[in-house]
Amino acid sequence: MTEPRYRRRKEDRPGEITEAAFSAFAENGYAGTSVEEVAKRAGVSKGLLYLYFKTKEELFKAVVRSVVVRRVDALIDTVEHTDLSAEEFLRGPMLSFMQGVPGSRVAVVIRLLLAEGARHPDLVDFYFDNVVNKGMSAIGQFVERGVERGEFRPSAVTDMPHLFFAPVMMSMIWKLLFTRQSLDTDKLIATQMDMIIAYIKA
Amino acid sequence: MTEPRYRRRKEDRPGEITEAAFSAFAENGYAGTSVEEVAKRAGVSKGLLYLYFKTKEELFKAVVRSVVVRRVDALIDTVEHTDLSAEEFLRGPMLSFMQGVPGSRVAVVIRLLLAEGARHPDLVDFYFDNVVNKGMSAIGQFVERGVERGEFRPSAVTDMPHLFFAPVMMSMIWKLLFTRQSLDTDKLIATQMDMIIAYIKA
DNA sequence: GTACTTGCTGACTCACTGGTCATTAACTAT
DNA sequence: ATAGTTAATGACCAGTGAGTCAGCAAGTAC
Repeated sequence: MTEPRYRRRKEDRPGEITEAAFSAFAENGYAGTSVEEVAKRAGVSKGLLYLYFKTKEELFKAVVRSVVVRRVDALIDTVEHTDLSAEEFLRGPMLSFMQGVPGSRVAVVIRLLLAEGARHPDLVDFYFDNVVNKGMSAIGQFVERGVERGEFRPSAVTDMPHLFFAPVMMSMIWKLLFTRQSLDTDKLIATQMDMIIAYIKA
Repeated sequence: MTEPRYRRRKEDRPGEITEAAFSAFAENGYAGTSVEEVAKRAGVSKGLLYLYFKTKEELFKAVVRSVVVRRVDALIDTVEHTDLSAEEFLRGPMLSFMQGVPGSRVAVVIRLLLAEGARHPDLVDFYFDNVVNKGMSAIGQFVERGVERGEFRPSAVTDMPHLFFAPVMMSMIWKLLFTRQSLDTDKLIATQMDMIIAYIKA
């Protein structure tokens, strides 16, 4: 009448393993994390892990993909269906979205990509297509719409949506690297937003 | 009368080794580079390398330090001795400096720090104190001086010199990750500069 | 209960790499 | 020349970690 030593839970394993891998990678980086460690965190044997993921690299890719999903899509959706004015939208939902990024999992993924990206070009491409490109062009279009409606004047910002995200990047890196030196990232991002709006307002 | 198999060049070795290490780390990251590989690139045996650097970690630190030197100090010096107006300085020397960063070795170091920084907190501190902090406070003071002289109005930018570097960070990351998708980083940085000046001008 | 399928385990292999050290040979002093 | 010093070598060791696989036991069908 003893408890079985393990349960068979085919469905849940992959998710649990990528979850464990994410937290391990986040703490110790890709190279600094052993597959054994991931297995331990997932409460699973190393052998099982290799049943679901062919190699450690494959696992890495799965982790990155699992984080990418839907975050950007949600934003794009909001962009397309909002009835706010351009300025209201930028100062409202857009700003909150941006302020949320540095503390999110995306930041961790960026770090992993920076560290290991050179050896995983397909992954980088995947990330670029599904996150960066989508996001940038969505904002670009949005700003352009603002121009058409006469809210904004034409400017270099239209083809440089990157400027919106520059402080987000800054904040991410800062938080990842200089954990001891605090930085008011919300304020940083908000100030940039204020500045951009002042700059492009018609 | 055969050529000697090696020369004794005590003076040059450390520099050559850190140089080799930099290029190897830049290509394959810290964890992805074996000491043997570094030795090979430096045209030296592994044993010799360990004569000059106690451990691989020590070598890593030496590499980071070798890159950090003087870049920021030069900027600070210019800040202090320039007779340009604040705006002229920002649009001139400051802008060129910033535009130069993304293509420089500093970018590589940032990448290395991001990847390995968690396990080298003292290195991160070193970098923070000698580069980031110095740079930020120098610019902060400079902007403040502009305010005192009546060139600029007081604003959030005064205590957020980070905003100047946000597009620099963005450019660095972009260049490191998305080598295929080109981005006009000079324009990005220049636009930010233009925007900031417009924002803080009295 | 019994036979069968398969999710799961963990001990094992093997390649690699950080670090050591006994030995060698390039230089130096006399 | 010769002896002494030390920069430099490379074979070696020990630890580690990615990936394998023979066997086990949880679930299933009858």
